[in-house]
Amino acid sequence: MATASSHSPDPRPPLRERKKQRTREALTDAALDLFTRRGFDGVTLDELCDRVEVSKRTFFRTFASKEEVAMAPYEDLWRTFIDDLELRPASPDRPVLQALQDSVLAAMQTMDAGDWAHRLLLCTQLAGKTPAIEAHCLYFCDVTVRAALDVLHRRFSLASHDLRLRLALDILVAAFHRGLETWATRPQAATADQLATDTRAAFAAIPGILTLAAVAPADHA
Amino acid sequence: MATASSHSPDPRPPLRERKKQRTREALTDAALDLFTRRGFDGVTLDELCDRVEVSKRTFFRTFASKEEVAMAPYEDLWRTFIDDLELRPASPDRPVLQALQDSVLAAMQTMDAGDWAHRLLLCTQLAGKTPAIEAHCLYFCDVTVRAALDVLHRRFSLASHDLRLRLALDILVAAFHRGLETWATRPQAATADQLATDTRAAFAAIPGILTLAAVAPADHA
DNA sequence: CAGGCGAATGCCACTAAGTGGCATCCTCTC
DNA sequence: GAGAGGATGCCACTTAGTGGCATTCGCCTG
Repeated sequence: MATASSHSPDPRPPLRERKKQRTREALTDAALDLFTRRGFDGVTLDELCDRVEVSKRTFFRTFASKEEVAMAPYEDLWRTFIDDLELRPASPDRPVLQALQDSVLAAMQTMDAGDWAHRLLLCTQLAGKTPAIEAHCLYFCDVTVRAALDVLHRRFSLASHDLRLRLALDILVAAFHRGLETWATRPQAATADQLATDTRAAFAAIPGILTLAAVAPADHA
Repeated sequence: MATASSHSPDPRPPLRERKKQRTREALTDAALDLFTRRGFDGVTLDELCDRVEVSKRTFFRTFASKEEVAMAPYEDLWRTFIDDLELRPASPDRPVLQALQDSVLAAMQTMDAGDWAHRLLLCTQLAGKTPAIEAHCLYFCDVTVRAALDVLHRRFSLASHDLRLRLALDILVAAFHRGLETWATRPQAATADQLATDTRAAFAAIPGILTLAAVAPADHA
């Protein structure tokens, strides 16, 4: 209405796309709210769709499953990560694992708009108490790791069958999950900045896994 | 029949238990067969239950989901792993990750009876081509890792919140999965021995994840 | 501005996983 | 051999997810 005269090019995506996007956001917001208040299993899709005034059929054209809508903010992060990998300048000689950590942190920075951190907090907590969501999340990570492997292979000619590379990606994801866990269970201050800090701390723990040794049982009280 | 006279103590578990066990095995065998031949989604539980002559209600008293029956041989391995952890003598000064690898290999050795390797091969291949099964498998691993963390905490007073310990378990699982993948996609000879070999190779790749560096794009053909 | 094209949506019927309740049957024990 | 209790079967039900088709809505062209 108040925006563009008829002949100036509109920088925004066409209305159809914006509508789809709005539906998508309305669904995730309503889902996070309802799931958080009454539990994932305590809310039916019929109810969610009713709330957003959308048919169930449309829901499944937007999300592949009930789990996916709950993890949308999380999945957005990893999609951004893949995008970052595509564009990141090569840094030979630098350990791949380091570069990957940079990409994760960069992706986090990109997400930092609007209320993303808060939505991520909600879906992290939901995943923590809902096996079905957690399972979906872990599978999504698996797919993402394979996608990343593909990008690395294509852009930096890293052998995609090299076990070390795949394991580096796996440990990257695992460490990020620990960072998320720390962040989400913190009593307060689950800000985007704090998430970056917690993630860095989790990454820093990686080298220690090789040398960590058991204490003899007698060594403690 | 030919086994025990009436007053000698029976070493076998009571009949009721044996029956349950037989149903369980019949279900997994039939499931692996049907799923392998016609795909996970191409077989309904009604059909599976009909084949084994068991009610669907009984199926769900034996397995928690359709996915679980397909991964039973895999899950058995990790349960054995946990048992091994419980009994394994402490080895202070030895890196925890090493000890954990020993436990996995020991568990594999224990499983080596009957046709286990073959069943594991089938369910690994199924997981590879069925997202629902893969997701279930990854979640199961997550639960197993937490259980292992608990044992390590209780037996060796390792701090269960130590990120390094958790990450060591995560990388252990990830590496095992790579070993499994190598083993299951090998053209032939998917034997228990070969699995041990492939698993060891995957474990050996772990230290390399820290130092692996990218090759400059210009460095290749 | 008319009108049509194609994408997105809504509606309806349907399949199949998973659950609760209750009657029945089987195994163990005394 | 009789009773107690666990395991099973059967039935009805909920709900996630899908396919098909009519309808609507944004977009583009004449």
